[in-house]
Amino acid sequence: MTLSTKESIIALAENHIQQNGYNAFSYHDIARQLGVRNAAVHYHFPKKEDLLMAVVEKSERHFQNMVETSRSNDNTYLEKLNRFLKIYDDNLDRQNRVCLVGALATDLFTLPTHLRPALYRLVESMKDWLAEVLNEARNKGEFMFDGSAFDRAALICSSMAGALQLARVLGNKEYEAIKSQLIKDLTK
Amino acid sequence: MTLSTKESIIALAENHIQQNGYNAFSYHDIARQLGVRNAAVHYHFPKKEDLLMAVVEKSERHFQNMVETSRSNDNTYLEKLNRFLKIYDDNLDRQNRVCLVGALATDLFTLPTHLRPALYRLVESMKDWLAEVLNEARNKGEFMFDGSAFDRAALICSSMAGALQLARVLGNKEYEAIKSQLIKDLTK
DNA sequence: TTATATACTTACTTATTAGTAAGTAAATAT
DNA sequence: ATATTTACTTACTAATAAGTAAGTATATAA
Repeated sequence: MTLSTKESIIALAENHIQQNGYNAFSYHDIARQLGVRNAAVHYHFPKKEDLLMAVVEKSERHFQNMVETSRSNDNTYLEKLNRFLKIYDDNLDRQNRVCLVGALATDLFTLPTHLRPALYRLVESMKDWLAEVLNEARNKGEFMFDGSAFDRAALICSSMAGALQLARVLGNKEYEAIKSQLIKDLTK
Repeated sequence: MTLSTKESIIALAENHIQQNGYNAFSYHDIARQLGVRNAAVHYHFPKKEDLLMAVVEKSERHFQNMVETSRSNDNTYLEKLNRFLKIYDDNLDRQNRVCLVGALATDLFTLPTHLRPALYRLVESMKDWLAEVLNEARNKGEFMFDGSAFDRAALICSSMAGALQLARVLGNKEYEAIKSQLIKDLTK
């Protein structure tokens, strides 16, 4: 699985954004890590916002891949939930990355406005999928919770985003504690 | 309540950090808003990290004030909880600021390392106070929840931090939904 | 074989950044 | 009355930022 230069640039940018935010990396950083010159990055992504859009689109594809994998592999709703939460686990494991949505939400007002619809679509699709899982799981008696499935999905998304951030300050044990509380609230 | 130049600088920096992050504002931005020159800001805070430290310290004082006010005014644990949550409400009302901890956690690895202990102290003191409230409330039968009060406190802190971020993308209704789910989980 | 598209390079511009040095006017202390 | 501290100013530096223009080597297409 060797990446093209273009794919490598996207992967490096994604990493920078989730490590330090959109405003804390430069084309020079990417170029240095890749062993090319500044202008090579501009060749593939003329403006920084083009690169950002590519990162968001990659994340959309990544999430849709998870959805497909879950559809064809997971039998229980807990398995589906855990596959969703694994996205956050993977970020934690990769040097305490925060989730893309959390990182970009903090920087949101500094981003070109035409990026917001893409980010909105990403968050909505995550929330919608999770709400559907929660709703069906409750109907089948596998999960239990009060209130709407959409609100519960929003709570889980925001808790996990916040947990990755809190883990940076208080340590990874805090992340595990939050995650297990969330699951406990659904299954007990 | 007219602020000194120094206090104004701190307030403006706090606002910038919670609006756009630490790496998206400059001394020039502050100076322009204040109607002074760049070097005037450096006079009060020689390095940017000095200004950041002052912002964190202000937040520590602000939280301690809330604790004192709560101690002498709130009779129920729900009142204490709501006073805590009001900190987040106030950020939402101020042009969708995210919480300071959430903003700085995202930028954490770009900050001077000596700032981390101060941030750690702030988060710990918030979590500890909230855990104590939750624990006593559960002992008195006012709240109900599973697991340790510390883990539940961590969940609430991360959920609220995440809720402010999600609200930027999905709208403020989402924030209210998340918050009421959190309260419902404690009181039902 | 020749033309063209791809994937870069070197070299540059313009803007912005944090930070400093030296000067000044006004308030305060001696 | 004089000295000193406070709160700035102007004027600057060195570094870094995004972005562009023009050139080049290689692969591909006509």
